[in-house]
Amino acid sequence: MEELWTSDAALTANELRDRLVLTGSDSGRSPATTTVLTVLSRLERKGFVSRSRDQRPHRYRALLSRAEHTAELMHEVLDSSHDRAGALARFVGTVTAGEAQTLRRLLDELSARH
Amino acid sequence: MEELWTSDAALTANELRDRLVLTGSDSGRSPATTTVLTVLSRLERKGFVSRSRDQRPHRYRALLSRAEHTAELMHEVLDSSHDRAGALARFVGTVTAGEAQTLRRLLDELSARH
DNA sequence: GGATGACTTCTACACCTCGTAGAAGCCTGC
DNA sequence: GCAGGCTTCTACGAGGTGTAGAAGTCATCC
Repeated sequence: MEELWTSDAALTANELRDRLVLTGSDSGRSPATTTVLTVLSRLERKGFVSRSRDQRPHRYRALLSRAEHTAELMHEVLDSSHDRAGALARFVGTVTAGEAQTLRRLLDELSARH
Repeated sequence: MEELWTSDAALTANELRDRLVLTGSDSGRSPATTTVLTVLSRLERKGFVSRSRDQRPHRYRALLSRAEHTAELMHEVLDSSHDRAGALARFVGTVTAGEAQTLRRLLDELSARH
């Protein structure tokens, strides 16, 4: 469902439908336009998507990029923990060496920006 | 549902039930034992809980601590991203100063252990 | 100024998970 | 052998998600 946002920027329902391909038994066909609209409405209700109602073929845009959304989810998970520090420790303890490197660099940049 | 693991170590269904208190409209009563068992069975099926079937009142134990579980979830979220570095960057960019501190310390400990 | 066709909303269904629990089956000690 | 506790089976309602048909709206073209 969220995978609609591999293609970023504001799209109409039909443009989006053409970009989508159903997986599974139904070979490679696209979903019905109404399906896309239903999903978009639900996403809008949940605040994941904005829609411009002024132009007639409404245009939809993701409010958060995929990366931002992922980060958001990670924070939610972390917030649901009663032991943030403990959870963070477990998390850091299981990242790959490369990712530890990335984290270190990010933290350095963060403090460089104050 | 997961909150069963505030009380850690192996418990029987009834011990667990006594530790639980329903929230919401039904004042402070405990759920039925069968409810607890159903939930435990489902958790076992999903691999979150182990059960010792040899003793008769079966005993259940969490396979992961709460913190480990949270870290696990964070990794899953991160893995679902197609841009791990980007997601990590957004994540780090929005932690509190204190948490940045914690992260730095954790990374230092990590590299100290090689 | 009404018809046509595109676009949107409404409604719906099937399936899943989760919280809850009654009913029925099983096992062990007396 | 059976009573009572323990476990499994079955079930229901609520809420989320993927899917889409039917019905409504709206601008445009003749």
